[in-house]
Amino acid sequence: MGRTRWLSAEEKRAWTALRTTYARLNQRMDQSLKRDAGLSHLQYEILSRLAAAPERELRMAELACAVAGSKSGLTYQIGQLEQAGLVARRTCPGDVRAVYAVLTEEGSSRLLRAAPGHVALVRELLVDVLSAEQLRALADGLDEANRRMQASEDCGGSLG
Amino acid sequence: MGRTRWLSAEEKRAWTALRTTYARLNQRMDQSLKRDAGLSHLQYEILSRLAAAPERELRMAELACAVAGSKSGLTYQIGQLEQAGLVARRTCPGDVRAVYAVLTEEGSSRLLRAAPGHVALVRELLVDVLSAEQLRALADGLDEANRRMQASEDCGGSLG
DNA sequence: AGGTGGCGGTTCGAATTTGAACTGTCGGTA
DNA sequence: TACCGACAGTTCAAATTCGAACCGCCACCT
Repeated sequence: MGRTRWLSAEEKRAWTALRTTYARLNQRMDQSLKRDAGLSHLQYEILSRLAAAPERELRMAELACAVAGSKSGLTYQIGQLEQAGLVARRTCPGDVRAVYAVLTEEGSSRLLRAAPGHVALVRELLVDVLSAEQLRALADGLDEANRRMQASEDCGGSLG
Repeated sequence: MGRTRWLSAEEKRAWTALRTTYARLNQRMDQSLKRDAGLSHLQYEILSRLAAAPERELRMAELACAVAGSKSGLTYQIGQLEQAGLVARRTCPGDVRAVYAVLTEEGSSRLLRAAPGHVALVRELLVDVLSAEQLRALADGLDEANRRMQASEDCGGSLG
């Protein structure tokens, strides 16, 4: 291994912007969602994924992979959402080990209630701030980075 | 307020990519840093900020603003770093309330030790994955979003 | 001087997150 | 059939994070 290739000013700026901007965005979303709908940003995200899934249900592992938290963290959050009646657990007939999280009717309506405000904030703080080219470059670049990370770990390993 | 302007597929892709990619990146950095240098990603970031600051010191509030955590969270982390001998607290002669966090010699050498591996990972997972244009678009766009958020809260308020 | 509002940090308890066992089950193999 | 390693989720304790309440102190105003 050769000498370290340090980051150029531009590269450092990109990386720093990614970190701090995401952190701030996340914080704002979290506050807004909690205030308006009583959901954390993570919970909103979980409900959102479920709503988009066929049958409105996903395996725990898929969900954990999608939101990129730890397995035990997801168990906790699904527990919370289940207590709140927004999600139900269902076991798979074919494989006793598997557990599906299913979006309930109440979960669905809560999501619908929260969505407009959340989307408006995403627009205000991010989407409408970027030019079309910036938006596409961001989507393309980060998607690619994401794909590579998934490929190199197959969404297992660090998620356990 | 009119009807909600939902996100287009492209917009949703950008936002989702930002969230999941950042989450994954953060997770990887964290693991790598903990394994190689016994530092969390956040701690690395704090040390890094201090190293770049004049006199290698910053006010608690500045630091909290920079890393975008809560005030109490920073108090905790500086406590940890202080116990580890990587950072020292110093009070300001002019204003007794103010506290400076100062990078110690040991903190500096620990940072130097951790940096090459960390930078290599930032390159591998992000910087070297993006084209020059993507990198610049990302830096410009997110910087702008970040500036606007700071402007609208002046880095106080939600940080307390 | 005396009073008052706000700032800078810390403390506290509650909520969340993590990683390392652990449980029960599946799939392939002898 | 009986076994063995791997897998899906959960449980548990420890670490981190958050928000709200708090403390002392500064700046300003009278």
